[in-house]
Amino acid sequence: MTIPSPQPQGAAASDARGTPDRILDAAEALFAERGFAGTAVRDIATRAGLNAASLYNHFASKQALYEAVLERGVRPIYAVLDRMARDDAAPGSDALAALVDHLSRSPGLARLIQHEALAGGEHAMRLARRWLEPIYARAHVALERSPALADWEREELPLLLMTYHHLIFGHFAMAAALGELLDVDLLSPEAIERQTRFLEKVTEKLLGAEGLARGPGAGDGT
Amino acid sequence: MTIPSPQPQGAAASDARGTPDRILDAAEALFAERGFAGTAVRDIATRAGLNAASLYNHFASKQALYEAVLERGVRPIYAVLDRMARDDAAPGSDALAALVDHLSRSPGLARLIQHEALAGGEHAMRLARRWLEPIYARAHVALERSPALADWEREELPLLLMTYHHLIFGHFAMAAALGELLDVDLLSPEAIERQTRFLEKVTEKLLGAEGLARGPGAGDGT
Amino acid sequence: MTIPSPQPQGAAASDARGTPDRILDAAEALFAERGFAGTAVRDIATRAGLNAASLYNHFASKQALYEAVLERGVRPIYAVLDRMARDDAAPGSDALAALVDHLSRSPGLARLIQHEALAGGEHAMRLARRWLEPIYARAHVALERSPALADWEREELPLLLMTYHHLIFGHFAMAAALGELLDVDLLSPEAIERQTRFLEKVTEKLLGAEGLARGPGAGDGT
Amino acid sequence: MTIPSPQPQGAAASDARGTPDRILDAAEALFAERGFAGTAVRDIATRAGLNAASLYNHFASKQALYEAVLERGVRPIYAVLDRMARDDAAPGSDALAALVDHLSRSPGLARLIQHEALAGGEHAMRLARRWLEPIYARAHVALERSPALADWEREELPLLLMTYHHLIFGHFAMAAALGELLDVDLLSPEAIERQTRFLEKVTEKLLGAEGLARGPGAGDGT
DNA sequence: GATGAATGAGGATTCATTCAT
DNA sequence: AATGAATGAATCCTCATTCAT
Repeated sequence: MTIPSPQPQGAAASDARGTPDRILDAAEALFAERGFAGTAVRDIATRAGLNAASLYNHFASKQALYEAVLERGVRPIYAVLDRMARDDAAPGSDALAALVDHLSRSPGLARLIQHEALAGGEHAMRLARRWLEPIYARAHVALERSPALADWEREELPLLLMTYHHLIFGHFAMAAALGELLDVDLLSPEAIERQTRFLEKVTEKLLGAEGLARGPGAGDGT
Repeated sequence: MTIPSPQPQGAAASDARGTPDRILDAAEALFAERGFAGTAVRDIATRAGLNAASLYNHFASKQALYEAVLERGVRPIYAVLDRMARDDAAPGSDALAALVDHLSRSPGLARLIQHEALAGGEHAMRLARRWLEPIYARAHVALERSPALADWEREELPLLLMTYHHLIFGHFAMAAALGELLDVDLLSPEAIERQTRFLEKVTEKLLGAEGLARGPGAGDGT
Repeated sequence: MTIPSPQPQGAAASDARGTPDRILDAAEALFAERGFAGTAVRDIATRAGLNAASLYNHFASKQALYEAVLERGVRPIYAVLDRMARDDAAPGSDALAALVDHLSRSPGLARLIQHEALAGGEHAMRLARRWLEPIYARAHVALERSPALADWEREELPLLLMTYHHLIFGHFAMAAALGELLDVDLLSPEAIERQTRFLEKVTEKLLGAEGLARGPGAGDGT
Repeated sequence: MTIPSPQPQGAAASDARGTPDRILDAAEALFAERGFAGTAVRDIATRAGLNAASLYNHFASKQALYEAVLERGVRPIYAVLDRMARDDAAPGSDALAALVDHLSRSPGLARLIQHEALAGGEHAMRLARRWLEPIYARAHVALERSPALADWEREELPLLLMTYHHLIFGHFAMAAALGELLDVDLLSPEAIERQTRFLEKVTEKLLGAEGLARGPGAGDGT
């Protein structure tokens, strides 16, 4: 399961793509790095190779641009969540892997989302809600069967979900800084893979072998 | 184990305490809510019942104020970590409980630290480093004895530590917003207690009954 | 005596007419409403159903457009004044009636001219001068014969002329707003007619039955 | 009957008075000359001897400043109108004289009001309404007694009132420009006096010897 | 002729900071 | 220790205008 990145990974990419995309890329990077208030429109424009005024030919305001950045970044995540909610042939931890993969390739996204979350912004809140829905659904099913889940009380479910939020978004939001600090590359392909495995391991330990992710019809292969 | 809060919890507290403290309180709240760039000095001053100019009688600059806020907030955490590093009679999960308790009472602190972490600021990095040191130390010792720890590879240790960071700072940083979203009070005394228990449970599952926290000489009381 | 309006009153008029005229109409309306500085070229273009850039295919600059609007609006007024100056068979208060009629049909014109007058703009000044010339001429003649005029000193002549300016341009410039305020329609055909009669009455009272407007050879029909 | 000017007429006045007043003076002059949209805050500030930012220590916004200017200018006019409405010993044409005097000394005011009137702004409309009220009141009384007023129909009353508005505000709004054009000083003390006499004469001719202004108990002295 | 995109200049406003009182 | 006033440097955004297509 893979989330297709909108950007071609090839070199010189940011010159070949359309101006709005270049603006969105620049904005994503800067908003992620400095937050909304800390980012100057002129800096975004400059990074996109534009005069600040030109930016307004493509986005109506700084706020609108910010929302476009979030929207673009969050859409693929919604897609995963929606698929996760619908699919009977349960994606299992594939979903987590896909998310991790997406975030590792969309460098500012996790930080952006964490910024939003810290600010209590609507976007983050909406994401959080949709994050919860599909998982709650299957959690309730799984609750009746999984021996591991039996260990958790109903009031602890939100905490478990928050844990996943942190392990995914929090991790990548801080990966750059912490990696530098620890002198470890937390964003190399191997690191990504390691984090994926780590997530699986954590899931296994917290929720038992099958985990939350297995959908209703999953266990019956035998 | 308890971290003494600097603020008297009594009523009329913020009026009776000294001006610098009132400024620090106001600054902590606003920096936490809006980040450094998003916070205006005048707003801090107003919230502290002052004219913006007066604030400069107490702090040399916005930056200096910010650092004072961080410093004040982080100091007690350092204290815990240091004790954790030194004490032979290991604090065990007491340390976690103390942290949780402190953060739950110092409302903006976790958000502030997460803001710093997102910005890759020095303070957060220093905190992260000190966070790691004592734990690394005993992790290496424990590694040789704990059967649960044997499940983790050396490269996964940072991930485990980050997990704790998220579960503590990330949790409280988002507690206010998420609580409102889920219509659950994540900051009530019971919720704090629940989160503490949750942390213990997670520790148990991830690291085995004894957990990371038990120091070298701890297990042998028997 | 009638001043032919340039716009066909028929429906779909503004779509069928040429682009420059559509631009002029839009510009007249907006300049009249908001003044020169307060009007954005883009708004004019939009109102004319164009992109702002396209407007520059028809007018060299905002200033040039403004002048074209004034020129178009003022030309018929010059025509009346010139006729008034030349004609021996004096148009009498017909001239006033024609002006009133013209202004009532060219909705922004009076406001536009008042804007110009307030700004001390060239166009308004030129208009004022031409307004004065023909009238001065016959005033001096009339002065010797009209018993009413004998009441006025030479220095009061400009004041009398200004009075007419106000009663004509000032009236229509404020008609829309004042009408709304007083909940009276000052622009209905009857209102136009009433204003015309009012002007005649005022003229009669101020200047005697014959008024300023009668040319030198006019009174002697008998 | 005199309206006291707020400004000391002495030299160096504008340096000695308070900053807000200096700003108001500068703003009145520029708004009058260029209209609201055409006036740059920086120009106002400069003319008041300030940095543009400093201006915001005294007025919350350009709009607020504009309204303060109008308010200050219009207040004395309201005062005249109110007195005119209340006083039994009718001010008669004294009121007009006072207005003329005030406007001739407050150089931008008339233009400012005409700008407002052209824009259909609230302030001008409120002024217009209050302008009408006291006059309407006594007009209805006078209507029954004055032989001259009998010449006017009820629907013509607003037109008469507008005439006065034009002769007062319109006159001074255009006096500067027209004076220059005609090479006549319309603002010299003699010119002011002449305009006052002109107004009286017009009143006499339009409304009879007693005029609109005589209040109910006025005619009966003898 | 029409348009999307680009831009330099400027415009209102905010901000951190200073200083005299 | 507090404040009102002042200010240079930004910041977001608008505008008139140009140009390639």
